[in-house]
Amino acid sequence: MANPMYRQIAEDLQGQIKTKELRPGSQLPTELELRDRYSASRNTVRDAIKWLTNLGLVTTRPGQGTFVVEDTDPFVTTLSGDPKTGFGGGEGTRYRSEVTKRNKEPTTSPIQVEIQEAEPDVAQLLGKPGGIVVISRHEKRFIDGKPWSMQTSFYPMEFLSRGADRLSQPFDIEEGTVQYLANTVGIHQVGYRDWLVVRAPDTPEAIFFQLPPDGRTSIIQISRTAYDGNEQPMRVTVSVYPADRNQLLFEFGQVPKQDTDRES
Amino acid sequence: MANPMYRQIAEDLQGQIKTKELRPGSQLPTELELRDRYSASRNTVRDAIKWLTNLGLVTTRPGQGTFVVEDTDPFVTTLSGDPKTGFGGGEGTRYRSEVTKRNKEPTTSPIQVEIQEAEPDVAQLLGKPGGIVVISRHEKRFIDGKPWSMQTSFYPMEFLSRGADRLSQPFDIEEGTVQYLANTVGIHQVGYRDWLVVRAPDTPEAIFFQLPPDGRTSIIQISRTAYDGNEQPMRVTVSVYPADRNQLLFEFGQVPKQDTDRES
DNA sequence: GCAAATTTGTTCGTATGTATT
DNA sequence: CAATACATACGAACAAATTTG
Repeated sequence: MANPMYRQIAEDLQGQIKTKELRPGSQLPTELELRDRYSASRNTVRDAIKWLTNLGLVTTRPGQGTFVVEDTDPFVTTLSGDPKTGFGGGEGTRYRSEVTKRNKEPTTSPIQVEIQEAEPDVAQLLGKPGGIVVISRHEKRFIDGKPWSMQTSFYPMEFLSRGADRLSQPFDIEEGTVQYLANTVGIHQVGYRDWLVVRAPDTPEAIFFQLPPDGRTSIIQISRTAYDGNEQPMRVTVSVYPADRNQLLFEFGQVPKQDTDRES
Repeated sequence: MANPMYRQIAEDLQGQIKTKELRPGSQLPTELELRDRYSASRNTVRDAIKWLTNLGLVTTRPGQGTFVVEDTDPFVTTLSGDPKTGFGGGEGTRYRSEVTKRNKEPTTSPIQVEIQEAEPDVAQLLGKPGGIVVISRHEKRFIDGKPWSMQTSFYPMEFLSRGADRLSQPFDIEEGTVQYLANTVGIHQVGYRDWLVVRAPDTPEAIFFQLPPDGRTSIIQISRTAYDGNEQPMRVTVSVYPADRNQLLFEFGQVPKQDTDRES
């Protein structure tokens, strides 16, 4: 009896969810019913539900009720690939082929291009701690119309004057930016480093991904710094994924083809 | 006035935290003081504090007060490496060298060895969806005495009878398990796939990592499946890291040496 | 070492607002 | 419009953890 009552109620409900006595998607008894069932006050029942909400087991909908969350089929993204070619770009092609395999409808927003002073983070990764002006190319991604990830790539401004003018145009670069930069600027990507952080969403992210505004759902942020043959950073790509619907794969060396389905 | 009062109070405090008016580590006014300051009830003030707690901005300590969370110096782990050698093992050596670089005191628990039926997840990754008996080697890791990560490696039972008997002994395999398996069983690792999931901690994890029991802090789980030259899985290593104090790096191709310090 | 004061945690009751059916 | 269900807000009392005198 060490636990407070609202925890005991929460644990009881949690057990019913685990044993599927309360199925995913089904509605819990209303707060008033639970109040009678557990001989507690409505506020105490609400504390129990709040606990389960924070654990990500249930969601509440005003005017409707409290529901057991559905298991969402996670989207699996493979982030490695040949460091010298296509996917290193992190834009476009690989993303589409990954998704279509799984019977989903991928779409992307138009590419939004801006010229800006780089954030300190990005400037640091680009090897210019003092600051640097960059071209940023931003893209939003959807699957079956639902927001799935956001990505922004940052390129040094000088790439423009050196001939890579398509970087400043809001259109997809079909052959991949790695290939494009090799052809136009003569800079060849030879490797990259991914830096992975899990953090709370900021407000724009919470809005775009339709996350609950309380920061319960984490964001996986991957900052990919690509390097050329002179060990100089040539691009930083920041991708963010809501952690509740995404899983990531990294492959090294010889690995058999993916058996595309698995469960958690 | 769209926002409820507790949100307005939370936003006001959030602003003070952002501008360092309330410094990291410092104590917020008590609930009673905030109640007077905002002309609200204590419960409403508590709702505001709960909101900030969920955002990870403050923590409450019974009997003491509410405090702005300190920025913790995150531990950065590099998870890639030569797919054929040392670190592929994921045990021991690489971990130590990574940590000592950063002036910390890494320690590990004794290795705990068990023979068990593999969990469905693990069996699936090992290519035996029907189930398989495995040797599991479990290890807990600390930095400066604080819990930092846990890791369990699973090897097919048959490796024992084929000569790799040290797998069943609760001692570090200094030369690395990859090398050891190559020498004893003649199985050579040629690559691996990391599968990354972010999820809520389970109870043992919450206890070991001293996480708040409400599941607010996520766990980063990486399941590494290592493959031999015949495209057969030879090992699965599951590592878990609390997301609030860990960042991960993955490197591909040619990448310059890490500039070991950075900030978020 | 103990008692008092302080501070957060739990639980109840009640009233009213807002979203949905 | 009415009924239902969750959301917000207030007030009150006691419990538990911690610090202070």
